[in-house]
Amino acid sequence: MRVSLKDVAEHAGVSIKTVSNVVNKYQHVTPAMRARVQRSIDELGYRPNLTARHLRKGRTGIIALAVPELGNPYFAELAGAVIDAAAEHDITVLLDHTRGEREQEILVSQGFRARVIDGLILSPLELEAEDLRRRDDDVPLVLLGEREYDLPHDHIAIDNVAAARTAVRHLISRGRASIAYLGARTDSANRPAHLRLKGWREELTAAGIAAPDSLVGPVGGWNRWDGAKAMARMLDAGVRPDAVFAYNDLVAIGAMRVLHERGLRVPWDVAVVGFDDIAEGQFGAVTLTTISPDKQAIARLAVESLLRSLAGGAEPGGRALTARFRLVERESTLGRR
Amino acid sequence: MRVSLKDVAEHAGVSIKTVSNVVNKYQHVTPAMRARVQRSIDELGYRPNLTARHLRKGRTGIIALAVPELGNPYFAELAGAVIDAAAEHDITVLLDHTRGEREQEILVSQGFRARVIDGLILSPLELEAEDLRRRDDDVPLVLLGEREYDLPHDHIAIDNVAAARTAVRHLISRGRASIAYLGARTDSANRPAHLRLKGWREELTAAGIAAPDSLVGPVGGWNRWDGAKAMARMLDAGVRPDAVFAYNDLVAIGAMRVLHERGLRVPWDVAVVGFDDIAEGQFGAVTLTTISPDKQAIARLAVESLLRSLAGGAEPGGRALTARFRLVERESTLGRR
DNA sequence: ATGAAAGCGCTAACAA
DNA sequence: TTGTTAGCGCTTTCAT
Repeated sequence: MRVSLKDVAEHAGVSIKTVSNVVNKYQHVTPAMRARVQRSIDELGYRPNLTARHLRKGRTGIIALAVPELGNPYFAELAGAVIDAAAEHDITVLLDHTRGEREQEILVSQGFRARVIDGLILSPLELEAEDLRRRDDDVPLVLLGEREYDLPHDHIAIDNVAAARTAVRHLISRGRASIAYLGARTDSANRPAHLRLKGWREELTAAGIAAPDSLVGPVGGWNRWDGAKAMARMLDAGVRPDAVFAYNDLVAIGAMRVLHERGLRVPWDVAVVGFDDIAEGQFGAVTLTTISPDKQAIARLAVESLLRSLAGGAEPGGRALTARFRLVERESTLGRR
Repeated sequence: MRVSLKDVAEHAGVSIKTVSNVVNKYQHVTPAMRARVQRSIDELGYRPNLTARHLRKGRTGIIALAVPELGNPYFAELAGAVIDAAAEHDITVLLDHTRGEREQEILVSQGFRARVIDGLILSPLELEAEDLRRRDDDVPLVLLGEREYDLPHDHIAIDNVAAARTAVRHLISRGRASIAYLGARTDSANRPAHLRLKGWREELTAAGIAAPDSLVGPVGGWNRWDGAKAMARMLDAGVRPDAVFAYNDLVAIGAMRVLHERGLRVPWDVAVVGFDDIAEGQFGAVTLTTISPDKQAIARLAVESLLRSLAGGAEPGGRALTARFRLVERESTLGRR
């Protein structure tokens, strides 16, 4: 069995409390005593039992991060950022993925997957406001991403509409006139992709360019294959845009593959802009212009927001925190000035 | 404050033990009593405190997975697989990354980042056997990946030498004669990439093809940029292979980008084989032929191995468990039959 | 079938 | 400055 405070205390011939004081770096311990206890600690190889400490303190020092899919580099990179941000506060991160399924998201939000956490950062896709309203878990929750709920939980995102408009504006400035949006979800107005679609429409309208439905490509998901299928479907329908703004980089990459297969050259025939700035976009035959959200900022805001809830305890939250983004220009929108 | 067993017991007018029996689905409880207690549980919204349960049982139900970099899709995908495999056993996964730094790997192996775990799955890069030998942590440890240590910890990997030979054999069968290896680490013979380098050399030798050092490209890391730099360096040195076997897909993708920039066409001028089978390799202008390790199997073996150590307690382990791999042929090695 | 009570390892209030 | 003790919420003998 592992050595406990008691073992150390006996070994050093002092009380448990004294050992605890040394372990917790309590100020008022004589150097001699500290040294003596420390020797016993080293000798016995004592390591504090965090479970016990946490039971006592009511905190575990663990937060959970639940994202749709770790296979999506954006979320993987974001997870890395959250782990780092949490580490700065001596907090460890328990990672979970929901596959973007509503059921899974509900389970996670209820804490059924991990009931040992101080707080939860959730990036929902399908979750509905009612699911959250029904939630009877007192664990602080912070929401991430494009979905917006009118609920007492802090929410962190970039300004998706503004970002989408920036992307579309960039395409317009490059002389593109027929700009498609790839990644709409038609099933619900409240779904993600909604805001980016809105930004696309707004910017086109502002520029006096038509935004017909034929240029809106629906997808079944937000992975490379979905992007490929959506692009193929649009081309098969006889629609031939000279630019594509994709919901995210993965969709953009899938679309670029199909364009390549059809002999359409990026950026000459079709310019492409993605969203997320995943590392993958910096490589390939054609590097990808994209909207780059400040992932570090998002991670930091999320962790700090959670910490705030933990400390404050009382106030409900419900703040909307915004991280910055920028447009990163690469090869996929070069040329054809 | 949260409701505890005691609250429920008082509310239902029974003893704590009875409530505990109901919560834990103990057999010998009268249906009437069960219903009565259940009603109180529902009414008060009781949720068991896992920390307390774990303190009592000595287990937390959490294992940690530490990989070098979540930004590497291979590890992200593997992490997803581990989370799923663990979920089947009602175990949650705490994720950590080490950046492949020895110091971080030591810390993690010592459990300094997360001292609430039942077991640890570690994918080391720089960690040395002595670091592990010095480790004074009784938490079961399972090792993942190419590094091999002669230590009492289970180790899970694919047969890296055989996999590398398969890749090289494939290139030879495609008529390639000057096959480079990209991703050597020259600093130590024990480092990862060693086995794959060995397989490259063995297969070439077996086929009666020279394996000069000029065809071995050293890298500083195993990301896309490292691959790009290594490829550029080799070409700058006047070496012009007609095939490249890369340490992993990321290195291969970086190399392909440089080949593209230099006007060398893949696969016509240079064929490329990667390692890991990350989703990214299925897209891009040229899809990537690669060695595909069975990630699900690796994850399952790792989790089960850990569970075994937890149950058995006693026996030291030290088993070498091997998962399968297969060659996935894509465009990067097509043509030039 | 149900209850009483000890104790997992730790922290914190209080005492000395 | 150091020691004593109660108790965090739970499981688990041992009684009843």
